[in-house]
Amino acid sequence: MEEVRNNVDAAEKQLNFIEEIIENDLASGRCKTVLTRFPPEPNGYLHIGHAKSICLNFGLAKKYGGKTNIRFDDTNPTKEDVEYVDSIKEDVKWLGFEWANEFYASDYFEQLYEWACLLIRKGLAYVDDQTQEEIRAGRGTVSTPGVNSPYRDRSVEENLMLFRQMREGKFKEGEKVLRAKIDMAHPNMLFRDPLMYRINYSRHHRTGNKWCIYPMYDFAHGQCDSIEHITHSICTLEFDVHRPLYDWFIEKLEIFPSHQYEFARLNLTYTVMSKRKLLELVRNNYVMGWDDPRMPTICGIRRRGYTPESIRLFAEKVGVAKRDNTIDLSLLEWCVREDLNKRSNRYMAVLNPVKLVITNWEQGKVEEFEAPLNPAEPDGAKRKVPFTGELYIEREDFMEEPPKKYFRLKPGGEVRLKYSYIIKCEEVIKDADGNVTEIRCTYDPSSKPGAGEWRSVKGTIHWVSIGSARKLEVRLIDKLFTEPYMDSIEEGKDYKDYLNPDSMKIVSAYAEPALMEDNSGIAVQFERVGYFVKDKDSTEDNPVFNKTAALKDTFKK
RNA sequence: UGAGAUAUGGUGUAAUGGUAGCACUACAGAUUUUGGUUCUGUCUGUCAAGGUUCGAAUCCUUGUAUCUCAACCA
Repeated sequence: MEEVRNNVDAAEKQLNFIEEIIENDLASGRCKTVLTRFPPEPNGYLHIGHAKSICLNFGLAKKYGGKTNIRFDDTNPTKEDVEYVDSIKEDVKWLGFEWANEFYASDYFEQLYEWACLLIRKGLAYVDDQTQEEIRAGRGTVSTPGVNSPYRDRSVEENLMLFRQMREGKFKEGEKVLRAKIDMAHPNMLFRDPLMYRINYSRHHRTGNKWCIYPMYDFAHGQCDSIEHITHSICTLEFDVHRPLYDWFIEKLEIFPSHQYEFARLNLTYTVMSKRKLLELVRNNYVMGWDDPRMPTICGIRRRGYTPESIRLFAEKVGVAKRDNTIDLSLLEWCVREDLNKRSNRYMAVLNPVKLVITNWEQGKVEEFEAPLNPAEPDGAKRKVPFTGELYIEREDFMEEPPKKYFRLKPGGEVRLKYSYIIKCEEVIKDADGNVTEIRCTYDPSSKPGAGEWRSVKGTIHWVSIGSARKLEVRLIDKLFTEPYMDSIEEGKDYKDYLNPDSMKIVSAYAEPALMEDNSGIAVQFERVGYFVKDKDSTEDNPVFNKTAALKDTFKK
């Protein structure tokens, strides 16, 4: 007991590097409270990688008594849509988090415009007439410096006027941009006069046609953080090189000093995480949609039967650090089993049936057994399981020529039918091709549960009574890809060459009738098979179940 | 080849000059009306080479490897 508590204490003391920063900031008085933000661009669906970021941002604020805003980074109208805004909000809520405020970068467009004018007046920004190609060429390369734009030395008045005309719609897209005036030879490419504004006449999902100039990420994100007084702006590693620029704008504008911190984004084996690739999977109909149960999207994972608790557990287990990582899919699977094992109701279902007849069973007799919905609570809720002389059992639970350590049914062998009698295999009937079509057994009446002395046999198998079985459509979900490290696939190969053809198999299955009355709202466990969840495509006549996770199979031949 | 970041078992993540720990995976055993769960145990690690020190994953030096940056994307 003492030891256990010490271990817990030790675990609680382990801070990730951002928690250390926060504790230092709180202790030194750099900030009094913690305010974080989750800042998605509404241009796609959230995935498990975002879930890590959500859990981090909201979790950190919660841990230190602070708050978290949700802010949509909607500075590029050509890619964004309200559809995505809605799905993102739904996903964050589903994960179990509440934001203090819902903001949009577009809420701040007027302020951002003013700040751009301020920078022009300070001689730190100018309107550039160069084409996109000229700007790119002028930027130089990582190892060679760029050259100044011929428009770099326009007067403040001219810049102010041109920028106002940009806003007024006097120019075509691409004709002019606003750039910060920094250093075209700077070793950090981002400092070679980064673009601040570009012209775009697309209709914005919130501001409509009010604006035709939009701030770039670098001229929006830090300032938005600053306006909201975000204390800890947490983002992924690839924004590392942006931090000096983030700080530069805040310094020149003399506004609230938010600080940016970077952590390594999540990668998962057998999975792709880029929005572009996920979109392609959807567009090419390799999957049924964004919420296909094979997708790493939050809505896909939800449809797959993963619980918010399991995702949060996963986020906690993967940790937070700055080194690139690829997490084993087995950790995610462990997390969902860990959660579901405690809470899910049990039912018996046979996915690959073979008929079993009990020859000494009285014709037409039906006996009903009671079984706990969750064996961890033997005194908890029960379900009724009807038993008759004609059953389905799993084809893999019978072997005519079994290996030595096979515990299940074999010719002349005995096995317990879960929650029911012990049976003995007497005869095997096969068709012309040698396939087993029926197994004939006798049952031991004295082995009835609850009646008389308990007799143990080595194997216990699940079953359903044919007369009362419910037919189901079951989707067996497996890895989307065959290759664990999708980020480093061979050159010349497309990631699509590694799609797993068996990622979703649809089979007919039979389940005990009580399954249809389950209203737990989470995935159920099919005993000895795995976790399954009722799909949204399900109807009364055609119940559809998706496989959430397999049970650990420790049987070795 | 410019700048920045990062290197701890198969995968992640701790240890901030003092016993390299934890989790997942794998393997072995015990328990079990699920070959599940639970419990116990085992295997495997400090990028390399020097240096400082009684003592280095940690500090110093020099290398090496990986990632990011040259969108009017975020």
